[in-house]
Amino acid sequence: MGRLTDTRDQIMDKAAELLMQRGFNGFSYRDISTHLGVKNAAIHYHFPSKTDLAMALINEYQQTLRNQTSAFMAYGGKATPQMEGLFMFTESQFCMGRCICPFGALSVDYDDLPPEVRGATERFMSDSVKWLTRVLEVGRDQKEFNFQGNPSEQAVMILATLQGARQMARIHGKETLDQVFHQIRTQLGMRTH
Amino acid sequence: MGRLTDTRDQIMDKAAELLMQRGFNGFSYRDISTHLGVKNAAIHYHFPSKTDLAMALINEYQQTLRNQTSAFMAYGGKATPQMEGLFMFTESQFCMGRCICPFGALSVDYDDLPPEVRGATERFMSDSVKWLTRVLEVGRDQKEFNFQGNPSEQAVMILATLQGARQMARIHGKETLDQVFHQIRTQLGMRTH
DNA sequence: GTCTATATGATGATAGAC
DNA sequence: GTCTATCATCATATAGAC
Repeated sequence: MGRLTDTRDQIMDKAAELLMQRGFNGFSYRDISTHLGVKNAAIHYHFPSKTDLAMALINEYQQTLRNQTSAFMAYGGKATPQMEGLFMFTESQFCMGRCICPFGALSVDYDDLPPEVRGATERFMSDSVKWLTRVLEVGRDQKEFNFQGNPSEQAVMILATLQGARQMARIHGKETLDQVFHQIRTQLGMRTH
Repeated sequence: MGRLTDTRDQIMDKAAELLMQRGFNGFSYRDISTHLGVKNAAIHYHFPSKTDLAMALINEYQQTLRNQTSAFMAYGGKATPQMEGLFMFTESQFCMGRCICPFGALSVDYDDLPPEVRGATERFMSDSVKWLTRVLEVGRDQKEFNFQGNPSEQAVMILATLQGARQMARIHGKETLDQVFHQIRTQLGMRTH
């Protein structure tokens, strides 16, 4: 399954980590190759250009998102576990050293990104907003949530908040994340048990 | 005043723009020097190392923040204009092409920053949180705002939201900013007239 | 203050041997 | 698939002339 047997998977894994730690222009092929104990050219064999690597990373994120949310998007279910899952995912990524949300990393380097990477980033973000909008709609319909304003705007705001919070947490510590989760729960009228 | 007469000021101005467009590691002395029509070494005369440049930029941001908020911090006043001023500032910066909040830019490159720059970033962010916390406290006391939870957490959340929103807006357009402003006003119980 | 010239090292990328 | 070797380009930074 996710055994990271071959070099390609190991490259993807390390590249994902580096992207979330230093941004797209903040890491090099050398960072990856020395970590794997191989040479520069070996990375280029699997991903001829850095653009190829970026595309593979973004496509993987999108696939993961779709796998994890497709059941909810198709058949619905409880909204609360979806929100709490998002919080848990955000926190666990942060604690793994994957501090910066990929959107955040890519948006800072946006000027330097090749057009195809920009397009993929945009689609990935659209998917995320659609999923969270659906979660908020379902949650409100089922009286799990109680918030003002429209679900789509609320979804955009929550994603923006989490993206910013991950960055602030890097500077001011993990408590920032917990504070923000708590505040979002309050504003959605979620029971904090 | 702000006439940008000498080279030093022009360097600072362009560097601020580049920082907010491409992040700290996303621009070089060459980008600045060619824009000013001078040579590489001229920039190094004014700012021997890039660390010096970063420190000057952050100190300038902090000074600006303090100048613009000191009256409120000392004597109080209406909270609503402070919040609306923050929104207007955020939007005008974005429209000037200064897409990314300096915090956001610096937090992505955090691993590469020299310790003194990290410290300055941290202090700058603390100042911002303190100011906004005060605004929220005053706003709630004077019945301008009506929100749940504690002002300090709310302040952290709003700053995180604006930081994330600026980055998302770069990818999904300025409407993102407007949506987020609207949502924050709603959650603070501000009259949207 | 700004210039020319240069040092030093990292970067993304390629050609060709094994 | 991975290696050695190499490339052109760019980065930050410095020395010394004007």
